Amino acid sequence: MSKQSIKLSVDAVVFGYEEGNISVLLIKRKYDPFKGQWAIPGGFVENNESLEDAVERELFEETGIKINYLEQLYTFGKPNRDPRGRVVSIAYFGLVRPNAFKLYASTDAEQAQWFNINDLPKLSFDHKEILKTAIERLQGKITYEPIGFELLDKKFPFSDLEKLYTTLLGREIDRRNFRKKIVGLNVLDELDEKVSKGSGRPANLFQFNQKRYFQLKKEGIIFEI
Amino acid sequence: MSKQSIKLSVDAVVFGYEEGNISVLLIKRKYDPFKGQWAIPGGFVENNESLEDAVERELFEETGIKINYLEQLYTFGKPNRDPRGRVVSIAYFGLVRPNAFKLYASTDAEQAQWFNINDLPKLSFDHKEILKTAIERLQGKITYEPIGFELLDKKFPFSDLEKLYTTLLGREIDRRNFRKKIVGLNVLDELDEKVSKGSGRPANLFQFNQKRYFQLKKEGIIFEI
DNA sequence: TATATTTGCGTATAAACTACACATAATGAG
DNA sequence: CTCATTATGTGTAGTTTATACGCAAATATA
Repeated sequence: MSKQSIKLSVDAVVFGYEEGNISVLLIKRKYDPFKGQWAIPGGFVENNESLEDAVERELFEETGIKINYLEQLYTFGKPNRDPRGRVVSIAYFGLVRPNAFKLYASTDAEQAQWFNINDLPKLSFDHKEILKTAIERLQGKITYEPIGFELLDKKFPFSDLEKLYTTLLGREIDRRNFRKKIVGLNVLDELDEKVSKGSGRPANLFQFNQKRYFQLKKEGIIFEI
Repeated sequence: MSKQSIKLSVDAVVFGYEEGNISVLLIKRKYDPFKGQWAIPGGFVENNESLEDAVERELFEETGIKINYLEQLYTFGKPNRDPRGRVVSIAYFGLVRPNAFKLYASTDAEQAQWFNINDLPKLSFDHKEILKTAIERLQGKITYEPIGFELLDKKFPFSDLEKLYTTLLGREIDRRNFRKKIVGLNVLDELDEKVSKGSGRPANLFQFNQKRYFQLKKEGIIFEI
């Protein structure tokens, strides 16, 4: 075999959820190729770091945010996906609350910004395809795994969880049945606190029971809403 | 950044099913490292071939079998998984009927052989971990996707499908309910042919209705047995 | 010809899901 | 202060889906 000259990079698709909006974190590229265009944060893997370390490092360098859990999404390796030569990229994805982070662009990025997933700019490389894959995974995920912990405040009214699901699923769900189902899963602790946002009856606050929540996630519970 | 010196390889976890046995295709390594030990077929990606082409080529070179569909499984990239230096490997997996192929070892492989997944030899590299991931994926898959087309003869009695599922799931299932469920999915065409193997009432033969079968697979139908 | 073996089918019960409406606790306008 | 408005919180009946279970039919073999 002739000498292999393939470069390896990682990309981080980070989804944010806030009050009925799903957004994704993009950076504006500082250098060519695609200088000035928007892209998914990412970069080359260093020789002695794990893939997970690489993606967390690149994400931090380019956007200033640190995520403790990024899940491997897919590896993209078409021969001509990067004009600089053969680059194979391992994409990861994660979920956060955007308001919990302050963005700071730095290395390789001129700017970092949240974009609503229904209002995306033109993307560099094959990042449109990567994003599409990530969105499909996200939508698939919520049908077989409980989701929420990563995307809601620590304490939240039930309506927040409901809104999260209607947003992610893109359709209405029955409020009463949804509540029964979630309560039945036993992943929520009801607190002795109420919150009132504007008019209407004040809502009880809930929080995730971490132990049971992560256990259920690990089991990959089937969870058809 | 200092120059990246990471090599990229692909591995193919190929599962076979035959009469109540699940097996996996392994090769005996011809060269160091791990010379003489068993390993999952695979090898380095060439500069201008896609990842899919690479994995199909390597599988063919080392075992003589050609598979038209290998699904990407996971990318393994721990810094010290290969004693030769940093090698990141993209693992794929596929399903076949072993009796439909004749094995021929060649490049890099001294021998290719099917192993029952309950009776595996010591494996090279981190291939034990790769195989574990593949088995988990396989077991997860059958709960939300119809499986069978790739693993059964073109025409088969219903009991073959049932046995396939009990084997893959590792537990008994109710014969009558299973049949009702599968028939309800509408993926099988009942043929006007019977087969008799040994004693007992001869069984009607079925075949998959390809169009509907692949449509259901694409939809990722939830399919709790 | 009787026995063993495998296929093919139906029904009753339990569990899960779906649809649906009204009382309660607050805010805000007049 | 009162009434209209808004959001929360809960129960039940009807339907669908899943589970449990037994017996007759068609062949091979002793």
